[in-house]
Parts: sequence; structure tokens; C-alpha cells
Amino acid sequence: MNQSGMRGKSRLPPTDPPSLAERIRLEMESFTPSEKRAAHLLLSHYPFAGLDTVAEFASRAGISAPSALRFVSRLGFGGFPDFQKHLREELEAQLLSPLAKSGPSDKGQGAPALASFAEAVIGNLKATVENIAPAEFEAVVVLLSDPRRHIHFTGGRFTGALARYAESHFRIVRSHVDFIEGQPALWRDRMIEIGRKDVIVAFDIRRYQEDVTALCETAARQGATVVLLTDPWLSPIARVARHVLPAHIVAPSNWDSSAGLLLLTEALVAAVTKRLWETAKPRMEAVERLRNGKL
Amino acid sequence: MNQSGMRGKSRLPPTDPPSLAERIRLEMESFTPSEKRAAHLLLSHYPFAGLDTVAEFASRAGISAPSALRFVSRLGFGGFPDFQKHLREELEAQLLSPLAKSGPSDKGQGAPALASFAEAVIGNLKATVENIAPAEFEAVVVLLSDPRRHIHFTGGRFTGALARYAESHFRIVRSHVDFIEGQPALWRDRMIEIGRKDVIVAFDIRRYQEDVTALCETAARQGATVVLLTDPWLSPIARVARHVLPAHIVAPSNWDSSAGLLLLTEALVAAVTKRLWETAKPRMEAVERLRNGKL
DNA sequence: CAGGTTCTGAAATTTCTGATACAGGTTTTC
DNA sequence: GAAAACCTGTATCAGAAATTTCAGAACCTG
Repeated sequence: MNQSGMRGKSRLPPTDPPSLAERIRLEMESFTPSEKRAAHLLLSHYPFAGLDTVAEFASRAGISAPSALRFVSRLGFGGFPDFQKHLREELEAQLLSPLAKSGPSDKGQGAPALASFAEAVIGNLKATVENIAPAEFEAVVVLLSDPRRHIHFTGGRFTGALARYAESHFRIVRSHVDFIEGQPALWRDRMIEIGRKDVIVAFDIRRYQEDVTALCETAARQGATVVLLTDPWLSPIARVARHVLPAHIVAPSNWDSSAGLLLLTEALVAAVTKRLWETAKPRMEAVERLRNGKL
Repeated sequence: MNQSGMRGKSRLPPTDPPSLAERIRLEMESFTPSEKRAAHLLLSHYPFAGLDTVAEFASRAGISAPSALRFVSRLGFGGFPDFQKHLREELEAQLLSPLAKSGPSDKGQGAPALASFAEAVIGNLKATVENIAPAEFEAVVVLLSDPRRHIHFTGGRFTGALARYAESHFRIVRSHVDFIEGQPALWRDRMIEIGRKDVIVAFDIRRYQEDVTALCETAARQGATVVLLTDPWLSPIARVARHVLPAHIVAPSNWDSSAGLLLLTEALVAAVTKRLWETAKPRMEAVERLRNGKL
């Protein structure tokens, strides 16, 4: 083609690979039946199913070798070795740089609703990160990495799900982790056990929930350390909280977005997992064995 | 529950992975010069350097093909294909496990950790949005806006929290919304009620959970419409799903990130709320009144 | 239901890879 | 310092893998 083709937004990203898996998924409809079988096998064990020989791949997909060849040829590869090379390179790239994907997004027609919503959420995430005091984040990581502490997660009617999400991860990384329902009737009794050794991690965003506040105040009064994930206007829990991590939540919706809270949660999980790696690794392996054995 | 934690060290975990890379490092001293060159190449691009052809591998290592063959033979493999098969299996096992990355990657501290994590998540969100077929998203919105349908949310051990999050919002916007636990014992009975009028919204990312798959397959067999939120490699549920929304999930962590799934969830909630506004508004007000009155 | 198109797999063909034999060169050993 | 043991690369070969051919099957289409 001519060289002036680079101008404007008509440029095709030369080295920005939309994972082959995605392309396959998008073109799935236009595949013939046996091509679909090949595609499904490949996607279900992506990309390893494609690294065997053609014969093996075809047999596992339940089709003939020529059909498998036609499949990869249809994807634009010159031959099966080409195809495999691409898979290997993609895999290597993904494994070496987890941040591989990004770049100025060329959002074409797209679902405007989804795109603009995503834009707002991304803005929230950036604002959230910029407004977190690094020392505060680090302090929470240290706190949650202390094996002698007992960690309790709780949240309101919407944020309760985030607390559950956090709990399901931390439970695997370390011991003494649980989830407390927000309703007073459900936690009143348990408060007897809460003391200096305990950490309450509370999720609470606006229309702050009185019962969650009550829980945290009670716990704090008994000497527990309270960590609060909230919005920039700060839940009343902030008064009794030792550490506060605020996240931006405004989105083009009738509802607030919890993406910033999820980001903080996942970042905390990642950091604590890394910090406790020596003990977390065998623990995760043990959980894995139990799952495999008992399931 | 895990009170007996530290005891009983006598039994070592049976599934300790003796990575080939480790063995090579240990035996390095006993290698001949050209074997060392091969070993160094392999370790420096482990394991991808070994996945090419013998000729390529040898040439990159600066040795002859026969020397490369002797190298793998010396490691105890019957031949080069055997060797490659082992590498692939090792890679696959590591990639599918959350233990994939080990500790020694000491990157930044504190704030950098959060910032780079956020960067990766933002990249995931962009990639997710770009790869959603607008028609698919819209179709799901229409489906979930149909007041005659019954909506059931479900998910795996981590994604279950997202399903709960979705449910807690949709429950307020419209009627006939509930959450189904993933364990078969808990949903078997309820399946009798599932039929053409029902929609199952399933959250399932890699290490796909068999019980969730079973639930969806059963529901689909009975005529229910299945909507799947998954990762780009597609949960097996995709086979029975009417609509699939994939989200990017890879993050610099031992865990996958669900932020993309949350984004889709919140965007769906926003879109459905808007679409159903005429009926949703009075409903939301009523819920509000109930909460204020009863609390 | 005929005519045409598309899809598919068995078998033949080609290409290329992995493996081996052998000889030249290097190091070790006495 | 010579013989033995050991490495290593060139040339060659056997066999496996990918690819192409072609005919039959399935599927439209009018």
C-alpha cells in the first residue's frame, strides 16, 4: 500500500495484538461446523491445544487433519508451524509482561453506553490511585499480613459482596479470616470475641449503612483495629477507623460504581499474598490439593 | 477452623514441583561446554526457547543440532519431542494455577505496587470494552429488561461475590431476581422450576468450576437462556450460553482481576435501570421507603 | 428433486525435522 | 609426549509431520 496510509485513525496497530482468542471468538459465527469444533477446542485449552501436532489437534477436536489445516489457514496463517509460532509468541509476551495490553484505544462504533461508562470508571480508578497515600496503603498491607491478627470483613447491602470477594481470597492466603454479616442480630454475639488482636475491614459507601457503622464502633470500642474502604466523602466509620482508603465512585448511572473499591481490594490481596509468600504458597497448594481431592 | 496449623511436619506435600529448570541449574556443573550453552539459552528464555525446532534451538545457542539432541537426551528424555512435551505440560500446569508466579520478583514497594496494579487493571478494562460486540451487550440488556423473565445469578468461589453484587442491584430495579449458590446440592431442587422463562447469568473465569458448568448445562437443557460473563478463554459454559461477554483478567498478581467483570456488571445494571426507568423509579422509591421505615 | 455449492476426510505427496554414523579436533592420563 | 577418552560438527538418512489432491457427502436453492 501507499506510505501515506498512516495518517489519521485509519492506521492499524502493527504490533498491538488483539489476542488470537478474541479474534476467533468474534469470527466464530462465520466458521463451518468442523472449524467451530477446532475453535472450541483451542479456546477451551488456549493456547496449549494448538501446540501439539496437527494430527493430535485434529483428533482431539474430533475432526480430520485437513480440516484443522483449513481452520488455521482461514485465520490467516501460512501454515500450521506459523500458527504455532504465533501462539508461542503470544504466550511468551503475555507471560513476560503482564502489562502488555494498553495503548490509546481506538474505540470505533462500539456500544456507546458501555464505552462511556468504562471511561468514567477508568477515570475513577486513576483518581482513586492518585489520592491514596502510599504510606496508608502500605500500612494496611502490613496490618493484613500480620499472622497473629484475626481479619473480619464486612460491608453494606451492595458492598457486602466486595467484602465477600475479599474474604474468599484472603481466606486462602492466610488463616483467621472471616466474613461478618452487617445485620446487628447476626453479629451481636460474635462481638464478645472481638478485641485487640482483631482487624475489621469495612466496606461502606454513601448512603452509609447504620448497622455497619454500629458494628465498627462496637469493635473499635473493644480495641479492634478498623480499616475502612469508602468513598471520598468518608463514611462515618472514618471516625473510629485507623486506616481509610477512599475510592471514587461516581458513574453515569443511577448507581455508584464500586470498581475503585474492587481495585483496592485486589491490590491489597496481591500485596499481602506477595508479602506472605513463604507461608502463603504452601497454604495455597494445600487448598488446591483439598479441592482436587474432595471435589 | 484451622487451629492445628503448624503441627505434623513429618509428611511433605506429595505434589512438590521439581521444575526442569531447577534440575538443569543443579546439574549445570556436570555439563559439557556446548551443553552449557544450550542450558543457558533455555534458562534465559525458559521454557520458550525449547519449543522451537532443534535446528532453531541449536542455532540460537550457537551449537550444532546433534549437540542439542545430546543435551536433551542427557536430561533423560527419549527425544526432542518428549522434551518439548514436558516443557508444554509444565508451562500449562503453571499457567493454570494461581501459583504461577513466584515471590522473587521484587518490584516496587507500596505506592508503585498500587499504581502498576491499577495500570494493568485499566488496561484490562479498555481491552474488555474494545472486544465486546456491541450487539451482544445490547442483546443482554434487552434480555435482562424483560419483566416476564426470571433472572438467576450464579458464580464460582470467587466470582460468586460478583453474582451477589449483581443480584443486590437488579433485585431493586426489577422483580423475579435471585441468587443461586453454585453447589449442586443447593440448586438441584430448584431446577424443577427453571424453564423457558428463566435467564441464568453465570460468572465463571479460569479454573472454571464444574458445578457452575453443570448448573448452566442443566438449566439450558430445560430451555433456560444462559448469559455468561467469563474471561477471553471462555468457560466451557460458552457451549450452552446464548450470550457471552468476555473480560480481560490478567493482572500482576497471583490472582486474576475481576474488575472487567465488575465493569460489565455495573454497565448492565446502569443500562437496564435506564431502560426500565418507568417501572424502576417507583420501585426504587418503594424500597427506599421500606428501608427507612423498618430500619 | 435435480443442479450446484460447500464442506469434509482418506489417501497420496511433499517437506522438513529429528536422529545417527563418522571423522576431526581437543583434553586428559600415564 | 603418545595413547586413550571425550567433545563436537558435517553429512546423511529415516521417518514423521504438514500439505495437497480428489472424490464423496451434506447442504442448499430454485
